[in-house]
Amino acid sequence: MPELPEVETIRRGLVPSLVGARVTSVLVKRRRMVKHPELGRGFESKLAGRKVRSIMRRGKYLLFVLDGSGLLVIHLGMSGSLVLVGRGERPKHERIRFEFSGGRALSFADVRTLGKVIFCEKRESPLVLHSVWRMGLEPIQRGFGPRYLADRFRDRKAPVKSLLLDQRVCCGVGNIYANEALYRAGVRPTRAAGSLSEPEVERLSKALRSVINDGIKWCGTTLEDDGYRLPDGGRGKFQRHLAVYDRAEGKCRCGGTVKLVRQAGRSSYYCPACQH
DNA sequence: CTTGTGTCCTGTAGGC
DNA sequence: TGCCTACAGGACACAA
Repeated sequence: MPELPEVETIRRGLVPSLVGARVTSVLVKRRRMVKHPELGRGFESKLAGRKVRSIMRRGKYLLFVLDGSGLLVIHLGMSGSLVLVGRGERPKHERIRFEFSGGRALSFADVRTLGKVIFCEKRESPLVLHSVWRMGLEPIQRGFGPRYLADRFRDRKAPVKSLLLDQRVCCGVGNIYANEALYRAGVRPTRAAGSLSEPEVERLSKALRSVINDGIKWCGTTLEDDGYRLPDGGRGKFQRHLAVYDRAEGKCRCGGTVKLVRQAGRSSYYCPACQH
């Protein structure tokens, strides 16, 4: 669920309430989701008493910069959500709860429990956050462009869709936005990345940027019966602008029919008439 | 290095 | 009704 636009929307929603607030206590209901250090022991006590200095984002990761050079890292996995709640509120599938000064709490709910939280000191971060540091550029970052993409695609035989999902290539891109970007670029997801022409790479580069920016503009994608919520409980609106995702056998804008193929265990949607 | 597959989880939808 | 399978916004370990 949460890809770059969703995580960015969550970040923006949390900043006004949490920056400057102090963690009073932490309740871990699903220990497995705490990744560091040793089985997460000491996680709660290391957080308690710390103040949030800023909230940053890298790809799909949220980084809470805390007092005393502490870093709280949250990844929402497939089904995680972060909602600001009052004292008594217990969202469904709540796994970890951060109580803050002022009586508010940040509730991390996650049906499938594939999300994770990590605490580390800033100086340990290169080691602990290994995968975070080796991620590539985000489509909305300076330096991301046709040249960057072409360099990554050169001589690669893997389907272009797989590379878009590779965080070392397109940081923050997930299944929904990968499908939508390929649609906007007119490129089939099954094409070998290295076979794209220059104009195709150019279009794909632009499409990635625009689709991610639109996703942010519309506060992310909340499919029906979906877990993704804004921190205030609201829903995203980008689902209204999806051209192909989740539309198998549905009508494309061109009048053709949207097709579904499975690639590496993920669904890819495309219009055979618009994408080549 | 590259590429594809299976696995981690829980919940739900659809077929029979 | 119930039982079974397939699948779901992600990432990672592993095999070839």
